[in-house]
Amino acid sequence: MGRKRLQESADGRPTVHTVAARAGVSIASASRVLNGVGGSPETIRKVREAAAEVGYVPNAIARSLQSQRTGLVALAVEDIGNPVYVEMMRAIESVVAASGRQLLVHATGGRIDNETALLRRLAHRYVDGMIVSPIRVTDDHLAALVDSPVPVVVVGQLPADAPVDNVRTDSRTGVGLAVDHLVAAGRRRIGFVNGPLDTVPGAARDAGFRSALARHGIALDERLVEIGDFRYAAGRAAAERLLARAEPDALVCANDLIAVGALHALLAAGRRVPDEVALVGMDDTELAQMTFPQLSSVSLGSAERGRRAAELLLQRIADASLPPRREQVAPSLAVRASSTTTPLFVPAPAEPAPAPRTPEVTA
Amino acid sequence: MGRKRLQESADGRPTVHTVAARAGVSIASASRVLNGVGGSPETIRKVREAAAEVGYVPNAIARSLQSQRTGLVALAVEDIGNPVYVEMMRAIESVVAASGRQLLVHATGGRIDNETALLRRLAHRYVDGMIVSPIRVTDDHLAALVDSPVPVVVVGQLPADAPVDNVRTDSRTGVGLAVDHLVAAGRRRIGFVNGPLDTVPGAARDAGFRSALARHGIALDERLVEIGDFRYAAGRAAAERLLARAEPDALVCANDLIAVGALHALLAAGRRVPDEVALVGMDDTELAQMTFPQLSSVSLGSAERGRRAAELLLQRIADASLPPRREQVAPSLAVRASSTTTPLFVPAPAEPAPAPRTPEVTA
DNA sequence: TGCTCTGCTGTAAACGTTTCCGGGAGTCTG
DNA sequence: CAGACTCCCGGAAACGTTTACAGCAGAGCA
Repeated sequence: MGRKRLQESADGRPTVHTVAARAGVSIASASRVLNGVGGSPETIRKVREAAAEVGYVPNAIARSLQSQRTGLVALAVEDIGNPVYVEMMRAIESVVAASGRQLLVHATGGRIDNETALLRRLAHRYVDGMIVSPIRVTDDHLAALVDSPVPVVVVGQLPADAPVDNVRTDSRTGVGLAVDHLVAAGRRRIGFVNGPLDTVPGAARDAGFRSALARHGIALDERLVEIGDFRYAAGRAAAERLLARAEPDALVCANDLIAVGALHALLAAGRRVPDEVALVGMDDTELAQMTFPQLSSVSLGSAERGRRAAELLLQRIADASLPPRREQVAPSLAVRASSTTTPLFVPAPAEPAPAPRTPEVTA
Repeated sequence: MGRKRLQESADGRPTVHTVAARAGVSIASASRVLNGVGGSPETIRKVREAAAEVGYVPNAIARSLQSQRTGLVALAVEDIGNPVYVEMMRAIESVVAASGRQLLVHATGGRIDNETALLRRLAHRYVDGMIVSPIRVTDDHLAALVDSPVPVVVVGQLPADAPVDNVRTDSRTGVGLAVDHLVAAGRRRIGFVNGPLDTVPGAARDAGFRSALARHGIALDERLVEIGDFRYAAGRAAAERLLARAEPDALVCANDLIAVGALHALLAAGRRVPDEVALVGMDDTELAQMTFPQLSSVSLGSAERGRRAAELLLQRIADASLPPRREQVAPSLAVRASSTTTPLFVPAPAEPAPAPRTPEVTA
């Protein structure tokens, strides 16, 4: 009985003790063989055999306690249904996997307490580090970030003096690119469908929109500005409200999900896109190329930001004494059919029938 | 020196020893107070103060080693960019969160070795259990599932005798629903855009399509069947190939991403949807309602499957001795504008203009 | 043959926590 | 006032692993 307790774990699974006893060696030797370091040929054989016989699988928790590392990295984002995070995640994944670690994703649902709780719980050593992309940042939250027990990298805006590794973009300028493009195309009644103003990206985009209009000397008609959240349904509803009271000749949307919502609001209202209303989204996700007509969109370099964040994180894991760093990714505009009267979209050659140059969305 | 080593962790962070020493109590008392069990008012005060002063945060790894549980549950899916998994994930998340645990998501990218490696690594006790939705199942894989060290629930088809908790749907029948619907609407040249046949869902859908046509006495024209993978781009390309050589009056697609790809292939080729070609997707994700026209789609109850899988998992975590269980969720068809000549799609009331009762999809 | 050096091996300590158990102080009851 | 009972406390043993250290056998060399 006593021997049994010593040799297998509480739930009856074999431990290194079980293997060692069965192989007739000490646990030290067993551990060494299992880790592929040292051991005579004979010992190696015996331990390997014993391990296979009992179906030994190491307990990663115990190993982590000893080695002080788990080999796991976490990514916390607000809405995993937003393709921008999918792209970011893929970029992070490839960097993290290359370092022999695994990536875990956690969706916070935008509930800030959730996110803070995550930091307080998950970061208590379950992971070697984490990447967070918060859309709201409170003082509390910031405090949790600053004295996190594990390295943290933030993707997104942060107060200038926050001593936290940070990869950001300039979405203010990004919105400006969209407005510049539309103004250059002759649009003047430019509307804006945004997410909540109490979020960091929402506020930045709002500021960007206003300053861009001012720069062009266009007076802002408040009826052309509408707010929902950052998802499809709210974007569509917001666009519908906007269309019910104003006649824009262009719409800038705070992200691609909103833009798709706006596109459908426009189509349902019988507006032709881009002829009557031009449309520009933001984030330039794969979704932008999945609409018809395809969506012009401001790229905020989400994959690039993800890649850089992952690299910063790995560096910090390797050397905790690094000073806090900050990197910036410049926005750029991808012009597609939704905002050009001579669309760039070329239908794939399908039938011998003369492919129409103008998309048929509203045919 | 020796005292220091005893009181704080290797990287200099406070441990329960630090707190205990500072409060002048034993580590047992400190631990009890920290866990909110027992302790005199005076002890509680001292420990709380000491903990706050040194900024103590418990090491979850050490706690897990002792308690044999981590409070984490993992979900492994192939492609996190597929909205069907997003819906499943949301459903799982809410069940898991209600039990006080956290959900971690891992994208396997469909690489089967990756998935097996995940089981072998992550499941080595980093999580209390995991939900896996594999699209390919090899013997190796199955073996790893069966003797996983932690409870596993599989979402998807599995060999009948596999002793693993399993939540499945009947996508064969699901495809049948789509075909029935199209046949009833008078369509006869029904095409099919599928994913790879060496995947479990791909094979099931293929079988479902063939048997449904046979049931209706329609001879299958192989030129109307095309295969890509389960994502948008491949779906679009596959649909383009199909359209280049055949003239379907309807298309069934193996999932919604493929369907959106097919929709754009159709629009780009100048086909009117649904007038000339009706379209039915599969999974009934939110994406189906984000297209224009909105997409008819066969629901495979992904949220329901996720919910049930989470419940099975929690039950098994609570009682490992339960016999393997198997649950099934019935498919159903959501009919929308993409497959009905008198579309169900009603534009949201936007302008005072008399809202047309017949939607403008094809106006 | 005697010495050093090399290469394995086993003992035991650590990682940071929870928890069993025994002891001591205080309170209530008879 | 004695005894039983309650409550709180501290020591120490777990949880399963890695690893520093010391011992020991054998090989090579003088």
